[in-house]
Amino acid sequence: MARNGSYVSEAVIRRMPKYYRYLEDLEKTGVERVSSKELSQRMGLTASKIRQDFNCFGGFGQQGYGYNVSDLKKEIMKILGLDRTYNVIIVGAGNIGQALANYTGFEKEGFFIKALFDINPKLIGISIRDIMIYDLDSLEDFLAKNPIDIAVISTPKDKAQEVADRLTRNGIKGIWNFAAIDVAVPRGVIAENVHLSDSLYTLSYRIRESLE
Amino acid sequence: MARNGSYVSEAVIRRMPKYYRYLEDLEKTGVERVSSKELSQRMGLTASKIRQDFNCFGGFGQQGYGYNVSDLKKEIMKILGLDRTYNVIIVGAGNIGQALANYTGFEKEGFFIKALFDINPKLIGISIRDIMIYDLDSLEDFLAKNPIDIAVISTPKDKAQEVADRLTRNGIKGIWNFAAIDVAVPRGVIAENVHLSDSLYTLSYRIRESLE
DNA sequence: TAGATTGTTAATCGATTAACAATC
DNA sequence: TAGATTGTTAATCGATTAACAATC
Repeated sequence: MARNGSYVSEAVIRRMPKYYRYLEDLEKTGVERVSSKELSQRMGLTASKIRQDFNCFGGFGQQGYGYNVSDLKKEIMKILGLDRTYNVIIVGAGNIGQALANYTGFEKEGFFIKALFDINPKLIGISIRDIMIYDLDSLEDFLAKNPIDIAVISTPKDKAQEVADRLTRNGIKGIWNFAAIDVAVPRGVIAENVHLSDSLYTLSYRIRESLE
Repeated sequence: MARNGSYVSEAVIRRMPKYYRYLEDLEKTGVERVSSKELSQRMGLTASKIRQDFNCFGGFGQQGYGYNVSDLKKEIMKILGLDRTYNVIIVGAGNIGQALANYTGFEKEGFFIKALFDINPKLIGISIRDIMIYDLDSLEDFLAKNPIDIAVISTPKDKAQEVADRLTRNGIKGIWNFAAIDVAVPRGVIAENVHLSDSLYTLSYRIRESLE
């Protein structure tokens, strides 16, 4: 997807979802075209950076005109892999697992939650928005019978790596991890670690800093 | 807190919570001392970077010995502002708001949730782990009577900026925002934007990339 | 003391910014 | 055409890495 097979830096990748958000907003408010300068002012980036970022993937603009909002949005959608659907399971039906299962927003972007798994007998058998909570023991069986693209890990910290191992052994290629540990995965598997507490501690760092 | 009043880069700040996590693990498993080299192998960073990072804040190590795990952990705790407590409110008692309220882990680090706020009459008046859900109309009144340090925004996207404005007008200095929008705050107020969907889209980006 | 490992300076690398020719 | 704005190259800046003297 990168312009030639050339390397795209982490920093650029992390900015793509942000572009997507702003372009969606622009499209929703009926804006047809946007220049890198206008976008830079809205987003708090430099126009130069924006043009460089887009040109990692291709020339989406037009000299003298700028970028067509909905075309550019579609391109970024493709870049982010949002032009297809993903089947998702959630391992750990606690607070975060349930919250994610209840949230309907990800479906709009093609992420469909197919099952939850837990070890708690009180949870096994009930369902959230028609998504069944299964016994974790049946994980391997389920994965053998259903094509799943992404697994969310929302277990306690000390179970996360073990779960990740079971997932990758059974063919899962993408892990979205909410446990407070960096899960190790074999080559070819992608793990995105969320680390909510890291985010909170960055906030407390800045609050302390601002009080100095 | 930085070594002299000198600037500490975003990249360094974002790594501090990660150090904190690894040091906590080391301490828990009874490890007394660690060298930058050992830590680098565990964490997947270079030893050089680790030493540079720590030296942004002070000389915590000892030549020929390394770092004392629990001393270093305590120093990073201070750096992150975790040597005090924070009173927290959550605005938006939906999926994420409730999940955060139910989660007890943040209390161990000194973050105490004092109240939730919502506009849904079905939620107002009930409580989660003894934390009451109040009518959003009473937000200003509550803030006038209670010293609150941090507000979580877990409202729908289109209400987030308005809520942020109300919060900052009433003295809130730290905002932990889960809505899919970058909230704008006045100078002197810290906003940490979580953007879960950005994280998910980064994952789908990498999955697509790995399939090429 | 000898060995180990930090703290820190210098070198390198990569990302960001600036500039401008190309072109719509 | 003239004006605007991209795509892209070159310059700058900052972060990372390497190296090593200081020192426990």
